[in-house]
Amino acid sequence: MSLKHAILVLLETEPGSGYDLLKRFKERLGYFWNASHQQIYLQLKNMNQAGLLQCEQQPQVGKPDRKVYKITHSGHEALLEWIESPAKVSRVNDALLVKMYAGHLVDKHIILQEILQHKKVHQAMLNTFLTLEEKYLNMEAQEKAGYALPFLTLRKGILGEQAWLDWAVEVEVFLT
Amino acid sequence: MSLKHAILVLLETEPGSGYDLLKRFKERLGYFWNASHQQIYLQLKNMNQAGLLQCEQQPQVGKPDRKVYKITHSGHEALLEWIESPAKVSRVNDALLVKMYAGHLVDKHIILQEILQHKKVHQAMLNTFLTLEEKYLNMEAQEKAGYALPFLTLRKGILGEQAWLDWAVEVEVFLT
DNA sequence: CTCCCATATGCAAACACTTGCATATGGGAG
DNA sequence: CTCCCATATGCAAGTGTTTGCATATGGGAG
Repeated sequence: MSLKHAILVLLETEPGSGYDLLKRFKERLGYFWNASHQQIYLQLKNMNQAGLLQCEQQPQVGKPDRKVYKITHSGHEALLEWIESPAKVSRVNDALLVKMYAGHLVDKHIILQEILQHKKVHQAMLNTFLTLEEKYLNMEAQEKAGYALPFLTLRKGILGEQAWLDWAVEVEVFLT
Repeated sequence: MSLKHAILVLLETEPGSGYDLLKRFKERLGYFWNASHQQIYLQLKNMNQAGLLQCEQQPQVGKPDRKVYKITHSGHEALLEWIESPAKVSRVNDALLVKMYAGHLVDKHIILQEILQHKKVHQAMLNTFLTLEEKYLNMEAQEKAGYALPFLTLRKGILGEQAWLDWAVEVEVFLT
């Protein structure tokens, strides 16, 4: 039930269309919340019907109308209520580890190759995060203060990816 | 589509009932794959129909019959095919981080309290993993060799939880 | 001139997962 | 004596997510 709340978070600071949200998910919540455009558009429709959002249609030429959503009072209340009520510890479902568990069934180079592929992705994410971190650390004190909490989520991404890469080293040592 | 494959992994070494699998999930794959009993029973039924598993009914007194499933040749092939084909990088959907991102909307003690609650769970998991690690490290060389790959998945759990707890320290420093 | 990408939205079907309910017994704690 | 836990299985309804399809234009690369 949290895509709804993630959307409320992203619309809380400024209104936006489904497409805008798609970009904001990639840029801001990408590491800890994933959403496809189909999911977002459907959710926006439902949330509009439920009165959490308001929609303003902006006609455009040659393209479908841009539907700009903004959060309503009711939406804001729902967001606060959600933040204040406890969340479950997020569960992990990681197919790669299931494979590794049963890796004895295949040649170990198959597992190693897959680890190396995944490592590339994790290394790329870490690099993105480190760039963002540097940007934050170079901000002036006042601007910095406004991004303190997003920065903490970025730190989660950095520590998580570093742990992943440390683990990959252990795996490589064992499999080569 | 991986619950199916996780079940194949757990049945590959020895047959078992739905209830057995539930326990095996908790003991062995718990950190990286979660499954409820409803999901497992349904999946076993479907996989039996699809010919990946064979079922033998053991009558019992006072309890429902135990249905013991074992992997078929076709199931074994499906498992190998899955292990050999690349898996996507698993996506993270972490509500706690979405909350933290928007934490400025509420009193910071609310966020801090929630972090402390989650920390308990992660600390408990880490302790469980460290106990299992010690058990592994005390095994004799021969037995050790047989558990090398499961041990690597355990290491993933340990490094992951340690990173989580390191992050929690940063959050606490900031929020107090 | 064509192909791909960004912009911009959406439906429908299938698959996956959660939540609530339902049944039935034996054993231990309080 | 009652309540909870472990054993043992399952259906049904709802919620959430993925995958495939559909449309339409402008701009840049080759």
